[in-house]
Amino acid sequence: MKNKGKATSFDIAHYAGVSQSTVSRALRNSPLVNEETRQRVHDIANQLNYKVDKNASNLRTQQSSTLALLLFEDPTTDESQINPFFLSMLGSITRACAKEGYDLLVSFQSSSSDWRADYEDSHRADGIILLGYGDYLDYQSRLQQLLDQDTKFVCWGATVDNHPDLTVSCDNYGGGQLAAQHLYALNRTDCAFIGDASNHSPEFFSRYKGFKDQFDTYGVTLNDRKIANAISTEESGYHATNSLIANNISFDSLFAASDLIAIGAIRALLEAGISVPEDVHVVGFDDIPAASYVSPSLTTVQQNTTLAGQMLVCNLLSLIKGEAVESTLLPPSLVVRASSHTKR
Amino acid sequence: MKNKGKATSFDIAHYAGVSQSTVSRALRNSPLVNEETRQRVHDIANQLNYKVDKNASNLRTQQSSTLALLLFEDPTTDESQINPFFLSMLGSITRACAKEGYDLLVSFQSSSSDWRADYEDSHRADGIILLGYGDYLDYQSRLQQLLDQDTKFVCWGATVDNHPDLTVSCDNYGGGQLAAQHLYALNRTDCAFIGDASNHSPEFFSRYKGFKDQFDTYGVTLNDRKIANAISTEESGYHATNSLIANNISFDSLFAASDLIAIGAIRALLEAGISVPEDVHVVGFDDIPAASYVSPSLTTVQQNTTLAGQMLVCNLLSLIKGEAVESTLLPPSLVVRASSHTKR
DNA sequence: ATGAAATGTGACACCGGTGTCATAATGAGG
DNA sequence: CCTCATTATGACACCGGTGTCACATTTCAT
Repeated sequence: MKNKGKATSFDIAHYAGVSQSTVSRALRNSPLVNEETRQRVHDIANQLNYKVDKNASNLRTQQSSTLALLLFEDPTTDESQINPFFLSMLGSITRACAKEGYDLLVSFQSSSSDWRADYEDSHRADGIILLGYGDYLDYQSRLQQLLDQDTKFVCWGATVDNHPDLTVSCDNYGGGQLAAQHLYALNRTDCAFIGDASNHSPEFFSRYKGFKDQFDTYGVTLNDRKIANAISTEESGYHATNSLIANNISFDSLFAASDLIAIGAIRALLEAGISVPEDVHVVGFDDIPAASYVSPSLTTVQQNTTLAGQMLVCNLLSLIKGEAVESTLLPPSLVVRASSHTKR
Repeated sequence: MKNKGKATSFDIAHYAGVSQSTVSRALRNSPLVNEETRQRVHDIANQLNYKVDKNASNLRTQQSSTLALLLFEDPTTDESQINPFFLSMLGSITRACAKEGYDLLVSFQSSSSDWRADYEDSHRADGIILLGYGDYLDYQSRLQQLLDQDTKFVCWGATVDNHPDLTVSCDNYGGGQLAAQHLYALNRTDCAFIGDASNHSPEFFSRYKGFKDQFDTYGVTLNDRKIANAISTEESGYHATNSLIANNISFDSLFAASDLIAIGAIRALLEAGISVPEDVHVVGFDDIPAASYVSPSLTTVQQNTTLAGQMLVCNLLSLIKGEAVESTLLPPSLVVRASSHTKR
């Protein structure tokens, strides 16, 4: 009973005195088998600690009840430091998968060379989730390949033009508007932006666009000189902010394209003797855990990662089932903390 | 060629004019096949974008080239906030797996009910990595079951008594010593400890033990009253520290069992008007990314997650291969930052 | 020339399930 | 009593590879 080799359905059939076919049916609670037999088979299976061999099962049914997650990291980011926002997404995706009875294969795509999108080809996964900052441009030809092969996949992030795939993303434009409304309400209209206002990083661009457009509706035109480019790291935010300061560019508030950038920006400001929030209000984007730890704690535009993970999984499963699915845009919300909270 | 159904080795055999057996051998670069045939088969396989069906392959070879990671979360922790330290581990484990040609199945064990250690039973994974704070006691019977079943697995964290399984862990005791040496060198001997000095959390206890023992060698006996219990969250560290303050317990330095606790402690101290590092030096444990963002930036005992991940994967693979493996203890190192850096 | 060894390939069983079809047993209706 | 529907089960092909064995062909030493 406790042999090295695991028990098979034939073993159960032997003990139960029925055929292997019946065992298979009984274990899957087919209505075709007699209740009494079903019970007996189940009991014996438990006793033998039997588990269905997924390889055999998957081979036969041609599916895997597994999803694959490809996490694209900004190649310039340090190996060990994974963007906390994506980690949060990872957690919620894992949970959503578990809830749906799917397993999750995780792969970090640290460079374009180790492209592991063959999970589906090799029948390891029924579908793929692509997670990363929307700059999938480097991978565009590969994505096209996925489409050609009729591979089921969903992307997180901004929808790029002529990118006909299914995406789930945060309403980055709306998030930018939220930040603008907040700062305007506090009478801070001389704003700097740290991020990437070019279209290289679609998410960042949308956030900036929403921010700028919202101020436009107030009749306030933001000064393009008060933009500094940064990628989503603390380090990068720190340097970008320092360059603004070094160039004597003044501002009474600062909108950062991500929390990591904002945290770096605050460090730069404080070091330069500029107080936050008194001299400069700072607003970030993402609401990573660290946003509430830093001091002053960071006002930020929150993305609902729990919901995002659920939507990604849910949409992907619909896609696999062949149902019609549309890209989803999730509403962000503003979390006000000390970095924009003028004391009175 | 671009049919819905993926190409099989039979298709290749057909086009190449050889038998399916030969195709299988050729694709695995068996020395038995003629070089010219091998090349032809490979070319055709590429052309058809053929990928070996892992289910079939795994079924036949009785292995999966997949490892499973079970991440145990502190049940009291908020759903969305995963301990950054473990996320860092997750990243390095993923990478280590990829390097070894293994896939990684990830599962969060948010409660003991959804125990997913049947990955091996169902042939989904060749081995399992258990990751969590060493308090596997709740799961002890399950672990015993794994051992009984001859399941291959490694644990991260403290080795518990009568726990004969293979573990990889940080030298928590040594890390505690490092912290003590550092504070003693700065003349801070009136230390508080926030964490869990009971044996409930083996890692935390070892850290405290090393810390205390090291001070003993200096002839300094730590006061047991200056200990406050906390689990590894910022919130918990905040409250524990507040309770010390509320009880009028004085100290000139504070050792926290984890960075999250330390960050919460700093918040509590600053709010109480106690300056860090002037009035109180603070030392954490883990070196999570946020440790360098907070202000003052946090002095901490660093665990090398990259190495830890590699060791876990490497040891597990050795175990699977049937090689003799011993539990591994990794040396921590001290990272000095502003929270214990007296300005002069 | 001949037997032995080396080389390359095909036929086929096999991994452990699932799905289909055939068949036996039981019961209802005429 | 016979027919037909219903229920429960077994036999068997099948999923797509891998490993073993047999066999044909060539190479080489005797």
